[in-house]
Amino acid sequence: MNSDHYHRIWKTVQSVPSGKVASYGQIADLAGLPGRARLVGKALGYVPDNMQVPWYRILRSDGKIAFPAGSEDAVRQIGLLQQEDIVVLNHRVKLAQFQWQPDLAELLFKLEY
DNA sequence: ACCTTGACATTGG
DNA sequence: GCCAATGCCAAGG
Repeated sequence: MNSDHYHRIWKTVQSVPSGKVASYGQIADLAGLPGRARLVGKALGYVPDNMQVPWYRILRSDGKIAFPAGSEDAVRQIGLLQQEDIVVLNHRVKLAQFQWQPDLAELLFKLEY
């Protein structure tokens, strides 16, 4: 395992603003780990308690919640998204309206590696 | 080293 | 849009 990768993933997720969402693959790319979307999911399962990471803003590439519909995790995630006025219908978010578009500030963030 | 397991993504029907 | 097949890649046995 590579905790350096995990750390980069957590930091990248922290850059997703409230009210916006991103996909696992998008986070992997921005973290400098193209092709490793699955690693993002794994990293979000090991977020340190002391760190504040908006894991719930990360969705599948088609906007669907990754957890099984009806599961406790899914219900909690949907609740948190709705607190940020993100609309969740049929277990999915309309990316066209809520997907995060990294700006120049984020590009600078990326250059730090 | 081999096999299995995912909070994934893309493509084709 | 749903489903199945593939490709993918790090972790853990």
